[in-house]
Amino acid sequence: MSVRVRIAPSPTGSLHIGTARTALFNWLFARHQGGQFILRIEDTDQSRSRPEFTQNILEGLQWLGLNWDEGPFFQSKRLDLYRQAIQTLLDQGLAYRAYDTPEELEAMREAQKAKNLAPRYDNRHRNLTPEQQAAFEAEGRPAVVRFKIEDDRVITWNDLVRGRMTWQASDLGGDMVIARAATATDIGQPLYNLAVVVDDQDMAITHVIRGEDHIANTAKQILLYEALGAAVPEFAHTPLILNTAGQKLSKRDGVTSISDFQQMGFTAPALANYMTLLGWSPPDAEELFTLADAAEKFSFDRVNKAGAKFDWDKLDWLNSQYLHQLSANNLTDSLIPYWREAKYSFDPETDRPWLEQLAALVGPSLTRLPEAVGLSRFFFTPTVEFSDAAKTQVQQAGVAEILQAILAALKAGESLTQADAVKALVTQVTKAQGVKKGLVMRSLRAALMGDMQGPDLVDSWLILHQRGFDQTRFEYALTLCSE
RNA sequence: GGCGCUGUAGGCAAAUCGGUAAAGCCGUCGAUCUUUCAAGUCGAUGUUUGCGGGUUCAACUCCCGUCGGCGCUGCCA
Repeated sequence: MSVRVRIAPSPTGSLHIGTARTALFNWLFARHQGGQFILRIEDTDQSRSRPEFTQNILEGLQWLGLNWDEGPFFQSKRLDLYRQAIQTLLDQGLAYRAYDTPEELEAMREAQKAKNLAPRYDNRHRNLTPEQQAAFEAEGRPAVVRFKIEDDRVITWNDLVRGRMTWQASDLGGDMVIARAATATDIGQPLYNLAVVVDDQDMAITHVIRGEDHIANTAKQILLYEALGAAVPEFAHTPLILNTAGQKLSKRDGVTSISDFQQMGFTAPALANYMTLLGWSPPDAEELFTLADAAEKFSFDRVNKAGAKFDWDKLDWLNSQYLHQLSANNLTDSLIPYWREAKYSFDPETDRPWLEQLAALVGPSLTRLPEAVGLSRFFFTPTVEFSDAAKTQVQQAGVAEILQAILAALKAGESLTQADAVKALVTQVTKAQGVKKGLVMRSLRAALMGDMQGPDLVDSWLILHQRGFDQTRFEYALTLCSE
């Protein structure tokens, strides 16, 4: 039987990195096995689900390159299916209606807590007499549907990541609610655990791959599979992604949704690469890989059991590796939106070659895309602010003469289209002025960039020259020399 | 409180059936290259596998205990 896996996000927020990592492992496993990867939106909780979150989730998965083979399916459109299943359980006596009010349940838990007992439903409405039921109905009390959990059951499964797992049914908290409250003749909104099982069965899911925070649900769900007469799939519980403090990464930690990472200037391949490393290690030592590469090597016996702490340094390093590899062409495409947003003046069409040179110049210094804004700022403007260090440099003895000589050459029509031409000019001026080359270079840097550090000087000059900005900079620098 | 999972250097981690440890990567530090910064290259740095017992010729790997971390414990998913 071919492998069928799914990612089942709930649209109650934007695509969380934990969900995305789960999606990623599902995807990797599916691709490795030549199976199907299915997308299902779990929006049974109508009050918390939002279409814009669904949109965000879909876009995030696509951006990361996690293409799905079927779906998206929406649970909200499959409610009848769940209700049928619930009805069947009811008919078979495997589930029953419970009329407890929230207040009664609360009181029950308080009492248990006071006695230092684990809070659990005490199954008090499991064996109601027809008279008792009628009485509750006459009172107008709504009923939830509870699925019977026999305390003496022991649930075990062979987890693909964790090995043999055992769970005592008595630790599951009593008979579980599978449908929200509704009038006693109706079936209320189906709940998560029930819907998941019905869907996974209906969609013929063979492997349920999800975060370890679902381990307890797995025990409950296995009971439901059995009650519904369905084949129990394989399970794989992946480690959680932890924050620096070692807790499950949550919204409170700030940046956690994929769109946030995208906005911060991480590239999709780098993020995906990093997420793969969170809990999985490649059989070889190669840590830079594409999703396709990882899919070839992926297996659950190399998935770690302990939670993985999120490491910004390593993500940054990985992202920089990807950025450095990018061709000038691709990098330019990625950078144009940022330059635009910074309101730099350029024409993406006619300035294209110039922009690509700039991208190539700035690229090796980038860790995240937005850094290009600051790094390339002064290439877009005729003049530039001088730092104190640059000012001091320009005011050193002999610098004015050097700049004069260069400016004269430029005005004489010196054409700087090649690095060689720039170097030749520098050498020529150095000799003519009888100074050290270092002095010339540092002065040029100060005059052209208004700062003592930055990208390669020769290339920077060539780029500025094309816009005629070198002359304006030299002229301005000369006014500072005598200040 | 209960139940479950988990614990290898600052972080991610490797180490087929127990075989005598910390591969690799990030970080940090240094050197080198260079007109500067970054990148690159080269090198250095960190350990007795949470702790204590036990089994064994041999334990990170098995057993017991203990401590810590996390997760779950909802008419959320």
